[in-house]
Amino acid sequence: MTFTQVKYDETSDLNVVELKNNFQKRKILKHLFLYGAMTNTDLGKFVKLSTPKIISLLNELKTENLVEELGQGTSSGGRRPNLYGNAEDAFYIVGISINIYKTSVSVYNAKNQKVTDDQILTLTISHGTSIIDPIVEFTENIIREKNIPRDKILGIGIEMPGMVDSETGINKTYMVSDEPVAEIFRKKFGMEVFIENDAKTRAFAELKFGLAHGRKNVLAIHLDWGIGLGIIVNGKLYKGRDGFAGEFGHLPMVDNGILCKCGKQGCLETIASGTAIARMAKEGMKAGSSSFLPQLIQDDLENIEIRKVVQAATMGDQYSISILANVGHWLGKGLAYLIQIFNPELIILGGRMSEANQFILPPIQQAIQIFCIPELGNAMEIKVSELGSQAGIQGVAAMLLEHVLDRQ
Amino acid sequence: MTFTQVKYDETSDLNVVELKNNFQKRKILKHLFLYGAMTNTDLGKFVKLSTPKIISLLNELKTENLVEELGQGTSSGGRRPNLYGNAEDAFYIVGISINIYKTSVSVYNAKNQKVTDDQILTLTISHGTSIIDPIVEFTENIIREKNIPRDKILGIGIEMPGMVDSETGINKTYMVSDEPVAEIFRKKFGMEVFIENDAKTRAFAELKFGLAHGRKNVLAIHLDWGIGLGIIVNGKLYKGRDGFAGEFGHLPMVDNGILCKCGKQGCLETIASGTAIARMAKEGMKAGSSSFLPQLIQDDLENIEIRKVVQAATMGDQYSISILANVGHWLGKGLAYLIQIFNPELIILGGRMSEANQFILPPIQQAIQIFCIPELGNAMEIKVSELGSQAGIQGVAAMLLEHVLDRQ
DNA sequence: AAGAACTTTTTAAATATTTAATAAAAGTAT
DNA sequence: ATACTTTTATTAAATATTTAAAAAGTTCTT
Repeated sequence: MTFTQVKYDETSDLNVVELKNNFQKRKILKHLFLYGAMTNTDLGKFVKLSTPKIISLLNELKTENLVEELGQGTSSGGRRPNLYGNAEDAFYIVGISINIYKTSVSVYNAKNQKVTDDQILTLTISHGTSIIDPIVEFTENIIREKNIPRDKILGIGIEMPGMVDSETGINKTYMVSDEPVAEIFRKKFGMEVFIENDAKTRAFAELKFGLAHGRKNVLAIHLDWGIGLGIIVNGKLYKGRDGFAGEFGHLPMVDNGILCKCGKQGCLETIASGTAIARMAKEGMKAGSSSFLPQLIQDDLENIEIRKVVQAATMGDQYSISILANVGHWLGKGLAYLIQIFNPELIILGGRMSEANQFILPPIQQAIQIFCIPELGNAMEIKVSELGSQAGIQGVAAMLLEHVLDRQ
Repeated sequence: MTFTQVKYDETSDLNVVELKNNFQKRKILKHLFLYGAMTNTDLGKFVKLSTPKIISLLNELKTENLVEELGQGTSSGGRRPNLYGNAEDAFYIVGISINIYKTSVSVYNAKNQKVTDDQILTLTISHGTSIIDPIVEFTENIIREKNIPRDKILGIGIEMPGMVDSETGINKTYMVSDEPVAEIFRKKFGMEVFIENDAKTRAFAELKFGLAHGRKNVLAIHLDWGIGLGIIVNGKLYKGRDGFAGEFGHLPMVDNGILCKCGKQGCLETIASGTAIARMAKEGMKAGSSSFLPQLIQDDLENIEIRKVVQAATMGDQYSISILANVGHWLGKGLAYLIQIFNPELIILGGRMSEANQFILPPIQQAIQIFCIPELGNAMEIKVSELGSQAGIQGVAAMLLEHVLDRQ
């Protein structure tokens, strides 16, 4: 199934695409999207321009219906500043989050407000491209139902697991095809598409909206079925030569260990990921070691999931607790490597497994003490992400915005 | 022994210090120092200004005797461009390289030419500050003998091993004192002092003058008595929160391994550094395993050094070869960690141990194949540094220049 | 309630920088 | 050798941006 490509209506109102030759205005729109309504002075800190210049740019943006005046801010004894914000309908961004077992779609307006309800499609990602068409159709339906004007959509950002090169639009792990997967989406949607690895989009979300905001050197661990790492250095997301930086889950940790799906043995992911937890839980149940787990999963081994193990641990199940402690130990040892290499100020734990906090944080801390030079281990904090389930989709939407507005 | 602090003579000729309020001119001087004589157009690529503007800045610099016209460059069918370069005596930079067992001092002019002969002081670095005064005296003598005008010295850059925080001027490993070591030097010299860790200064030298020039994502390994790592990400040297990033030598590699001087067991440095080579060579000789080493060191175990082991290996000494192969294996495993985390385009091996290339490179490559995801291991090259023994001192001099000219 | 103090916005003048046009110098083709 | 093309340098005009001063709008103080 394909969709016709929509050309921009040349007689329509001014839209954000026409700003392509004005870097300063695009920068203002970007900051108003990311950080909400601001005063002239606040904007000056980002765009490094004088007050008269910014005002004149804002006035132009106002006449183009891209920016609105939103009343006045507070003052500590002086004239109150005007507040400026993006017009809701200045533009829209579509964010798609492809997970292993489900895909969700959200549309954001220029105020970074979600304009759609939770839209979830149950689909299992695979090596091939079979899930592309259902995702395109699902997304097009949402755009149509919500009456989002196509010519105001800046583009579509898609986060997904796997080894993603956002420059070439290729995922080496999933949705592999002769043509780059981003290009396939781009043709089907008839608009700009940007793909990125999920651990990186979440790190980016932390940088813009979360605990890493305003920080320079942060590591964001994404604990899900696999183990991902987003690296923030000098205040920017680091991608590496091909976009594959952060393969933390495949650090070799155990000599002659379990075979990993990457082909090597004893990767961190084989002993400290969601997948590893499920494996250990199954092994334990077969050996009769767990008292609560069998009930919680109704004796169906396929129901095993991180959440169930955490639930059993919370109920006091010794075996589940020991699984999580073990996972924490290995994660901590892995983090010790990262801390010594990066000397970060902050490590953020996010993803499904961060629900197991109370069980994995203490062994993580302990392993760091064992394996880290004290000057480095102590200079750093570990925090659990405060961004909710929308983190990935928010992150990839913001990345798309930068991708579109920053270029040239 | 102390030296009087010299105040800048307010009636002297214009000097570079007076450029503090002209960022553009400082940027031009910096580029002419780092990359030599250039045309107007070449400079435009760096400083992002129009031709008329650059010409006017260059003319100002010429009247201030900081820049000279150096004839004309070549053209492919048009008017020949003028070449501009720094005046030799526009400014000077002093570089000091403190190694474990010796310290060397060089003075560079504004053309990045060394204006001193090799000046080496045999001193062993220690936890205390006892070597500071001899170094200051030695350096002051050189400045005096070579008649370097003090008011034209931009400052003194000092590279040293250890955990160095260049922001605060503290070394946590050597020359520890209540007052930051950089501050002590600054007071004694009466001029700007900048200190940095040796692995980082060498990585910086590679970035500006060596194999990493123009590259974005490079790791520079410094193999000496210890193992250092300089990280270049997004085309910039990465230092981490406190400047301690790159503690590669203290990654835990062997469970319950040999005690490291950092207090932990089984660090990479205990099995793959110059110190480790010396230890293994001694052990082997005590056990009678080496046939050539004893002759080469004249039966004095204290003479053991990387170079001797390499020499024995070159002569065919089996035991020495096996030591180096072992070192290569562990280094390769360590590099596999780094490759998966950074997805670098290039790894540069430098330092004393890179003389052992032919013996350590093959096992390094092999270990990378074993421990790395192929997409990452294959996308990257390993090269041996082509910068000579001056690398560190050139790097720290260039860092001082940036430190002084970039600020504000 | 009036004025002082403070902050932001507006305006106008001053400055900085670029663009575009022209001139100059060199190489290439006829 | 002369004309043409290419590249760089110079100049002048146009544009962009900032600075500084004035005006406007709030809060605080008395």
